Amino acid sequence: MKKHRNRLLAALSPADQNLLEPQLQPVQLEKRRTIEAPNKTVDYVYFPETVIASVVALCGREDRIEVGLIGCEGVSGLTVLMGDLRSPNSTYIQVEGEALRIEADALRTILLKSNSLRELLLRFGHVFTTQIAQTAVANGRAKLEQRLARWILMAHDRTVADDVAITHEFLAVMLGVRRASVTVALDRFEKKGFIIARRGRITVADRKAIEKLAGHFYGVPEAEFKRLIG
Amino acid sequence: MKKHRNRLLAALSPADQNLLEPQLQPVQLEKRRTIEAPNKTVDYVYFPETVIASVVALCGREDRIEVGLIGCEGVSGLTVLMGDLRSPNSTYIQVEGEALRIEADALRTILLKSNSLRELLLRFGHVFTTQIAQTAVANGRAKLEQRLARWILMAHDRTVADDVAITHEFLAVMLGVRRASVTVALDRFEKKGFIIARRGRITVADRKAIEKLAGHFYGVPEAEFKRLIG
DNA sequence: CTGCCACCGTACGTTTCCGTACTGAGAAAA
DNA sequence: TTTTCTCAGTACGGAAACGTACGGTGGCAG
Repeated sequence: MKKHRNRLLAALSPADQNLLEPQLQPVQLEKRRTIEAPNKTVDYVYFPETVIASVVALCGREDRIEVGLIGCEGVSGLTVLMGDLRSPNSTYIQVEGEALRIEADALRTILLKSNSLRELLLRFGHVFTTQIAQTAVANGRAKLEQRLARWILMAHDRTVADDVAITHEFLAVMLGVRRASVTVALDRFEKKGFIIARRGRITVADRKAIEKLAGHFYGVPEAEFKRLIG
Repeated sequence: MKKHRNRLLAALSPADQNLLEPQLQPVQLEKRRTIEAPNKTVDYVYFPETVIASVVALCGREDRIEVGLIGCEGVSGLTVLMGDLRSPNSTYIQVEGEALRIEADALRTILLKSNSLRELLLRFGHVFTTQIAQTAVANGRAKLEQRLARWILMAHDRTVADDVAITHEFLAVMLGVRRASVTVALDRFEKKGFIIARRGRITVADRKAIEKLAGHFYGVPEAEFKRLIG
C-alpha cells in the first residue's frame, strides 16, 4: 500500500486500493499527447500524478477551446463512469509528467464490485462538472486578464513547484483568444510582479495578487473539491 | 402505465416505471420560481413536461449566467445522482408549465434498487455535462447572434408550439449580455424572417436559417442525447 | 559558431459589445 | 379613462479584444 500522489487514489479505502492497484500502470506522458480523441472509444483512464491534462471541446474543424483542467486532484475519462465509452471532447497533455492508468474495461469491472469507489469518482464528476460550468461563466463574463489569472491559479494548484511550463501560443488556444492578447496580459502581470515569465514558462511570484485579480471567477470548484473529497 | 411526456420517463423500463410512478407528483410551476438554490439541499428532483428550467451559475453577488437548459428531455437535480445533495448552481423556471417531481431522498432509495434507472440518469448526466461544455465553447468563441440562435434553438426543442415566452431582459441575463444587445440582434433576426417577435414572446419562423446561423455551436449535446437515450 | 525556428514583443486599424440613458408602446391596474 | 409599469427600440461614446503582420530573441541542431 503506497501513498499515492494522486489525490483521488490517496483518498481510497484500503479495500478499494487493493482492487485498483494491481491494474494500475505507471506511464510517462509527453506534452501534446492526446489521451482521448473526440467520439473515439476511451481505452485508458488516467490518474495524473504530475501531468496536467486539458479537456478540450471542438468548435468546427480545427477550432478548439479548453473547458476543463485535470491534474493530480482528479481523473480523466469520466465518461466511462457515466455509462458510455466516448465523448465529443478530447483530452490531451498540457504539462508533461507521470500518471497511473487503468484500462477502461478493467475499471468498469471494478466499479461493479465497489460502490464506494464509484461514489468517490462520481463525487469528483460533480466537482469537474462544476469546473466546466465555471469555465462557461468565466468565458461569458470575465475579462481576459481575469480568465488568464484563473488559468494560472488552476495550473498552479496542480504543480509541485511554482512553475508552469506553457507557451503563450498554447495558452491562447486554451482560452480561445489571440496569442498577442496573452502576451500583452502576461507582460502586465509581470510588470506588476505577479509572475516571472521566461520563454515557455511562467513562474508564480505573488499568488495572492493573482487570486485577487481573478476574484470570484476562481475558487468555486476548488471549494467543492475540498468539501466533497477533502 | 401512462405514456409520459418527459422523455426520460418515457424511456424507462416497465419495472423502473413501477418503482418511480408511485412517488411522482404532478406540479404546476410558475415563471421565475427557483427549484434549486445555490448551496442549499435539493428537496425535489423535477422531470419537466412542459416547463423549461435554466441552470444558472453565480458570479459574485447578483451576477448570474446560464450554463444549461433543461426541458422535457431531461431532469433537474443531477447532483443527487452524483452523491451530493447540493451544488453551487441554482435552477429556476424559465418557461412555466407542468412537471413531475419526486423527493430527492425517495429517488436515492430507488436508485439503490435499480441499476438500469441509475444508468439512464447517468447517461443523461453525460449529455447535460456536454451541454454545459458547449455553453463554455459558445461563450468563449461565438458571436452574440450565434449564441442567441443557439438559445432559441434549444428552447424551441423543448416547447410544443413554435412559441417561446421570454423577454429580452431575461434573455440578456441568461446570455450574460446587455438587454439592448439582445433587442438589436432579435430585430435583425426578425427583419431576416427568422422569427416573429412580440412583446414577451418569440415565435420561430425559419428554424433552418437559425440553425445555419448557429452553425456548429448548436447540436453537439443534442446528438449525444439521440445516441445515448434516443 | 552559425543558422534556423519556435517563441515573444509590439503595432494599427477594425469589429464587437459595453455602459448608460432616453423615448415610446403595450398591457394591466386604478 | 387615466395612470402606472414593464418591455422594447434607439443612440452615442468608449473599452476590450480581434485579425494581421512584422521584427526581435533565445536556444537548439547542424
